[in-house]
Amino acid sequence: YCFCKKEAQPDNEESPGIAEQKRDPCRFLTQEQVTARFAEGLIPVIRQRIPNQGSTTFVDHVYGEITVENTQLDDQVLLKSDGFPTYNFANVVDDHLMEITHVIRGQEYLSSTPKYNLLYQAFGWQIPEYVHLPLILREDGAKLSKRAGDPSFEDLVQMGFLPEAIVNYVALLGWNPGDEREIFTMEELIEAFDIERINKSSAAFSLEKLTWLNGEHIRRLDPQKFHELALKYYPEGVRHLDLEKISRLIQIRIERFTEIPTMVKFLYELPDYDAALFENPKSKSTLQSSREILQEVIPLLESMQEWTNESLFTALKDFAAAHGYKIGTAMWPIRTALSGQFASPGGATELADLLGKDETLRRLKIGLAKLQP
RNA sequence: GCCCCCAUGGUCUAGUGGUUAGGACACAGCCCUUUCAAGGCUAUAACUCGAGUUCGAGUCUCGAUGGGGGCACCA
Repeated sequence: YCFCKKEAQPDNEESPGIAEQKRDPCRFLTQEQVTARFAEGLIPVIRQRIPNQGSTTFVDHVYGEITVENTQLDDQVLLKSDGFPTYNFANVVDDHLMEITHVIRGQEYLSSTPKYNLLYQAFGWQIPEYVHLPLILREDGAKLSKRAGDPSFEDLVQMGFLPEAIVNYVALLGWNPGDEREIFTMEELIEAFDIERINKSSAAFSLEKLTWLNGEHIRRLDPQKFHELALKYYPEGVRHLDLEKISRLIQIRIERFTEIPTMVKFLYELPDYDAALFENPKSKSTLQSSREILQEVIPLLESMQEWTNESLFTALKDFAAAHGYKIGTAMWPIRTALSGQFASPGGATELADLLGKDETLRRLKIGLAKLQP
């Protein structure tokens, strides 16, 4: 029993209260003294008496042998004055009752594990095996915590990450398979994972690398599966188009599902772009070449019977060859006029196929108009 | 303040006494290419410091420094 007053919360700065509280002043109260205090109407807590000497040692599967001097341990409260057990006490009892054999938890519990063990010993219970895991830090080195606004697993899913990619990434934080593989399916991870290869130092969480890994997982997705997952990200404006075709085009280009809406926006809303976009040194495109090409290509496309990616590509390739253009030079103004963007998911003919003949011709004419002197 | 843990490029890591210190992300360049991605190639970049032990230390020992965590009638 301990009848001491509740200690005031330790001050933020120096907190001498901690050191002084190690040993409970009430630990040697006699039966009479206890009875007397009850008679005064005092309400006690129950503390565990920790030996004043010796040390407590245990072996962790990751960190090896850990020893803490008993003098470092508080006479910890087991039952609070309201009669409820403390977390630590309840935890030990609960784990024992549930016949827990292995405790796997964060490294922050490493130095308090001895006091759990002392409790197990006091009850004569079997001490479980311990596996303490290195902590995950933020990139600035601070501890990752939801209170500080760091994302949870669910948040990451919300942000467009695949659960298996998140698990894959986190597994790599403090563990490696011993070879140079990094990308794992759940099954492969289960197969390869081994507690023995967990390392001891904490790791910084890199959203950048998770993003890359997520992209790898997305690309490896079965196209049909990808399409199903992508479906809910497609905005209303794009739903009249062939969504499966769009899915095939964007699967290899996105790293997060949340990129989809902005990536496909141009399909239903042609951006207001500048004619300068038609100039591109890499494809040897100039304003003039672009104008000439659009002028000739529009009637050519108007006469097309079969409107598919393949037929369009063949026709345009022949067109380029006939006029002495590089394919890139011929395609650039078309792609640009169709997307209104410097970059797009899919090339000229893929976009034409997707948009359909009418919309393609409409956009090409808009582009040509921008190029008229 | 006391105690515990950790320490290889900016980040994640391989490495268990002898290596040109390997890989990945990011960055830069090149190739490929109907744009962008993806893919391929190349480049830049690391053993925290100081003493030992040893013929020889990233690797073993000790110390320092740095970082993280824990020290509640909270869970």
